[in-house]
Amino acid sequence: MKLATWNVNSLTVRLPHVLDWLRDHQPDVLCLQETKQEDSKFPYVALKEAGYNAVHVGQKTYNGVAILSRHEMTDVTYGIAGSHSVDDSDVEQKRAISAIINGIRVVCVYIVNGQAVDSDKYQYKMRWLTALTNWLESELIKYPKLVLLGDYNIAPEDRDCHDPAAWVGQILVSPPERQAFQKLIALGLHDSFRLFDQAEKSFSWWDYRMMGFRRNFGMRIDHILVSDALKNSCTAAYIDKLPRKLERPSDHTPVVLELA
DNA sequence: ATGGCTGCTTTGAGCAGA
Repeated sequence: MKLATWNVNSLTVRLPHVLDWLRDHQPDVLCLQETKQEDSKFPYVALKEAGYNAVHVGQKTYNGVAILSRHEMTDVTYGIAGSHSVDDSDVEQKRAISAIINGIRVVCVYIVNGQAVDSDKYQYKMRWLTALTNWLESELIKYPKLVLLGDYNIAPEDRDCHDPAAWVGQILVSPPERQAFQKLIALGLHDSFRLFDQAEKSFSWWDYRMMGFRRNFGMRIDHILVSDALKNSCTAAYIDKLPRKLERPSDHTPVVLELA
């Protein structure tokens, strides 16, 4: 089973890239973030023609998450459920969607960016991460086989940042963000990318500015975490950099996990 | 050097992303 995650930075613009990637890679599951579309604009028909069922929760301009699957999806959940939700504003920010696929709980998230460590958005990011962690703790009891895929907006370690010295204390790498990532790990989740040997300076996002991609000035902020029950089933994990080289690319590129 | 791109928005300067 092949699962992937990709922040497409507007599905309206990137749909051709997504369809090409589905055709070339034939994943069982592809999680998307930043669709930036209301549900009425979501391309259900084009994806169905490509062989994929889809569930989506979106909004205009910002956020928006989707799960595409070649298999049946059940138990679809929108957002961080029930009493674990962040606050009233979370109702408006479409950042999480989940489904059961082939007996696995697939959770797709677009974690808050946070903008700057001294901002209100950063405070919201930390609250959102706490709510996500609390919710996942109960999800894992119900669904021991769980995969958490998405744009985390956190580079977990210095080796996930192109220039750690220049970024010390900044957004994406600040100690509280990294501690929040470790709290997810402490639930019994594993960073699937690090279960395998990887090239140094492997990243999933590069700034559009300053020729970031060509100079490999990037960050690894898109992740696929797997629960204990799935750890031994992982057979490969990698980043596909090719879509970042396309005309009018997303600034993120797909991250992939293969399960036996 | 706090900009640099890109996408979006009651169309055009400003926000947000990371």
